[in-house]
Amino acid sequence: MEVKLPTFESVFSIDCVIFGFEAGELKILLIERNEEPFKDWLALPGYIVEQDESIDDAAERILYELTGLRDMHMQQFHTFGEVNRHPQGRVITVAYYALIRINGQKDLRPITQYARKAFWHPVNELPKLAFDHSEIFQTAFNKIRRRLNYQPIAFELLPEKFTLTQLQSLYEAVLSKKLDKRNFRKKMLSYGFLKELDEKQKGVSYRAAKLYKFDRRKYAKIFHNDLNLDK
Amino acid sequence: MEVKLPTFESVFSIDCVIFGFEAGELKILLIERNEEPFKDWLALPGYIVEQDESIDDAAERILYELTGLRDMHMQQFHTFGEVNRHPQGRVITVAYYALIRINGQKDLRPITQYARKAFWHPVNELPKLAFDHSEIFQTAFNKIRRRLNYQPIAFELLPEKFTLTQLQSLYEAVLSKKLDKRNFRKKMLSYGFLKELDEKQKGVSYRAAKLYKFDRRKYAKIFHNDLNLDK
DNA sequence: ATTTAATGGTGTAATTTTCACACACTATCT
DNA sequence: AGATAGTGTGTGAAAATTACACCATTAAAT
Repeated sequence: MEVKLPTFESVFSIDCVIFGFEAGELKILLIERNEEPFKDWLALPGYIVEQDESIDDAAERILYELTGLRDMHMQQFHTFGEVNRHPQGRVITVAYYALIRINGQKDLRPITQYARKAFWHPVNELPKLAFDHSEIFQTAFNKIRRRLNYQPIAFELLPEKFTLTQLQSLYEAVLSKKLDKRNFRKKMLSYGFLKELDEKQKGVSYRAAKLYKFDRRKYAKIFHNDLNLDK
Repeated sequence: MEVKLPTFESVFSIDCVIFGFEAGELKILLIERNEEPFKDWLALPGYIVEQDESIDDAAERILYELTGLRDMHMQQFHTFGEVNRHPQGRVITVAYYALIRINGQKDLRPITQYARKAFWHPVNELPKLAFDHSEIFQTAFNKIRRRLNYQPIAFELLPEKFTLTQLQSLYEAVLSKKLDKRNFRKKMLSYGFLKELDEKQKGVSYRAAKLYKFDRRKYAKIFHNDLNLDK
């Protein structure tokens, strides 16, 4: 492939903000860096894009190499391009987020030596992160808080079968405010995209709650038709 | 500055989708290319980011060089990173949009030879554009249609003083649907961020309408407080 | 002076959505 | 048998949304 374009030595990278929900708390995935700069700091999983991969593919690969997680279906949300973001040169970073079920994915094992380990950390009380990663996290968090209200992202964080109380506590954690139980249930059920199962919760020492599933087909029928323009 | 990062020859560029509103139609700014590839094609204004400028600064500079427009306050909205977007090599592009008042900015004069000319074109009936610019446009258009409902972007497209009918026809053009006049007015005025002026429209051959101004301070007071999370 | 064409400007009732609010039921544990 | 902890349900008030039609004003044309 002939390259005739004016260029400068530039580096593209990807950073990933991976949200999970566990024990009533919203968490994100962090790595402990094993390389300079910011050696030993905590950081978002991120690395450099290769020449022959799209940025979407790069995001999947990089997340896998740093955490062992695959096929996370990430969404690009912002690109950070200030001149002095990186102490060693000009780096422009496309940031992605994903929402995943923590319980389904227990083994976090970095494949490269670049990360010493990967682990979940609650989004409240986050420490200072390497580079401008605190800002990147904050931008991601704002995005998903907005999107929670008009996109079915909550269900990506919950197990496939969940109770309405779990769903509500997820909303409360993300929005950081209390919601009314009766109104919440009424509204969620009124949408018609939750499928009530015959099963109940197990292993709880109190009355077991009904389990529900998110019905993606019905959701698409109800909302994707009118392109979501109205709400 | 020492550069120790692994790199590959990569190119960053910016493309701009500049919306304007004129004669009841939504338009965007296109250039006629004067260079290969896609010589003589219509394209979005766009060019390559320099090493010592942030991507936001680059967007302002590039738009200026290709169209003569300055200080447009653009918003980044998506980054396009497929491997084969550009026939001459790997190019990753951060796309920006802006909404501007066409009438205030009549003189479109490309500064560089790279664009033969720049002009406004209605968004309906757009021709095929160079590169993947049709897709970039479509993504931008979808974004602003969503945002129209929860951000005060309409006022950036109108002259400083405008009538409610102009405002409504802008909404109708962007959303491509008819709205009810009474309900529209009632709702807009109920927000409380439109300031009624003592002036009236001039030079029309029918009853002159009252002019209004968008009051940014009041808007901020009303909406920015609660971070816009609810709507 | 009158007519015409074009747009400005206004109110009400029905419907839907949102919000606030409290208690009885069920399963388990001791 | 009682304590505990969470499940599950309904109603009324207030607010927001929707549907809907006519007269007023102005400049231009006759």
